[in-house]
Amino acid sequence: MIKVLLAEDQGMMRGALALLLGLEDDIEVVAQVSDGDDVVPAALRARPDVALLDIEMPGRSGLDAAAELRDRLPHCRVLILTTFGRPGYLRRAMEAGAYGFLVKDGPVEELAAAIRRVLAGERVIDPALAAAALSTGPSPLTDRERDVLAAAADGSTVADVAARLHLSESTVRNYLSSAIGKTGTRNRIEAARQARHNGWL
Amino acid sequence: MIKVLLAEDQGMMRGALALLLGLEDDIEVVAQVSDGDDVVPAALRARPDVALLDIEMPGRSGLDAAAELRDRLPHCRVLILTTFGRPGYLRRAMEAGAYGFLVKDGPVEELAAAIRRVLAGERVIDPALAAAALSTGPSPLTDRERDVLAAAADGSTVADVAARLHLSESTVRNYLSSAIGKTGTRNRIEAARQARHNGWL
DNA sequence: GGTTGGGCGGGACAAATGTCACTGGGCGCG
DNA sequence: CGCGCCCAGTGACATTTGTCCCGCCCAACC
Repeated sequence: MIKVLLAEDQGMMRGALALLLGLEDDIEVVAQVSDGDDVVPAALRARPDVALLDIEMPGRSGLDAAAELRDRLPHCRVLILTTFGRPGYLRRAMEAGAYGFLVKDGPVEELAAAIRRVLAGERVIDPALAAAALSTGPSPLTDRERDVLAAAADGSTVADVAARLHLSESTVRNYLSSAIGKTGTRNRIEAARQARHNGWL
Repeated sequence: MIKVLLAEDQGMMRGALALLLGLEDDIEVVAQVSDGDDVVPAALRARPDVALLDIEMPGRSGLDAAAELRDRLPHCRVLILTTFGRPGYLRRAMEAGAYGFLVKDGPVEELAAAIRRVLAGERVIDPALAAAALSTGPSPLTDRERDVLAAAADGSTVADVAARLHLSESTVRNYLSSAIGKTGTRNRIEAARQARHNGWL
């Protein structure tokens, strides 16, 4: 019996997946959480063989949770399941020690199959997505550029960002300018969109 | 047997829901589509009793599809199922003749129950959401303000928007300014976020 | 028939934004 | 050690953006 932990914030999706996986006779959902911060505690309690993690969740992201799981529960295989096949997400998932990366676009049948393959030690990655991740390359943004861009993406002014990050306004402007340059865009909005699209935020 | 049409672009979600509804012994999924433009043709072919529509889809939105379904297939009850409980979405769903409005956050059990209740002529709406929709009020934006804001939301410059909408730059600026004023925000980015959050776009 | 309100545009102006050049400090690396 | 890179900041500057005037046309409505 394969013990699975399911982390997904959308109630209906989580319920449906749990029900679905429960129908497989070699799979058992031993824990369900809807918050990224609950992943590790729940895993320590339930000791799953496979952790199925969404990336976008309240609390910490599935990627962060994956990294912590690798350290705290090494035998547990992590399978990332996400809405967005962003190149940077895949890259970060691999760096966090994930064994598989599925997008929610695919057919449901893939899911149980992926769980079995991951448990067998195989890596499960959409080839097209892997190619995109390699061709896009790693993020060209430095840590601070990423921070500043992320902080400015919601419509905050330069002054807001400067205050939030304890930087001077000039510095913030410089980082934004350089991020805009590196993303090949024309302003902070496009830069943020681009970075988000590539999973660089 | 209740015949259901399922419109949802995310493959895994659609598959899971279809499987789930298929388990109910009085429900049968007679059509599945992943594109908003396919809803009406599929409905005309399959003649469902209930149409379960996502809002955000490729092609036309679930709200537009709902409006057309009401005209073309009046006996078919529309149930909107969406990720985002935006007040404006609910309002527009009601105007489009929907009988129910569910958010994907809720438990799966709600779904089958909602389908049966909608078919019985009941309205299914989350009370908290209804209250929010009423307290937020209808969109204060005029049609043009909405168009301009939507066109500017992706990082386009004023010149871009003016060219795309065949307006002068002054006009675009004026509309943006007035949209910013009406949303009580400080710039176009916040205005767009706010409008999107309320379902005004 | 007059008034109102929306669509459309112009001009002027202050503020925010993006760019550039230049200065340092720290840190890793050949 | 020198070199490059990232971090942090400064000052100046052109451009863009947001605001507040103003005007005209047209349709709806009292």
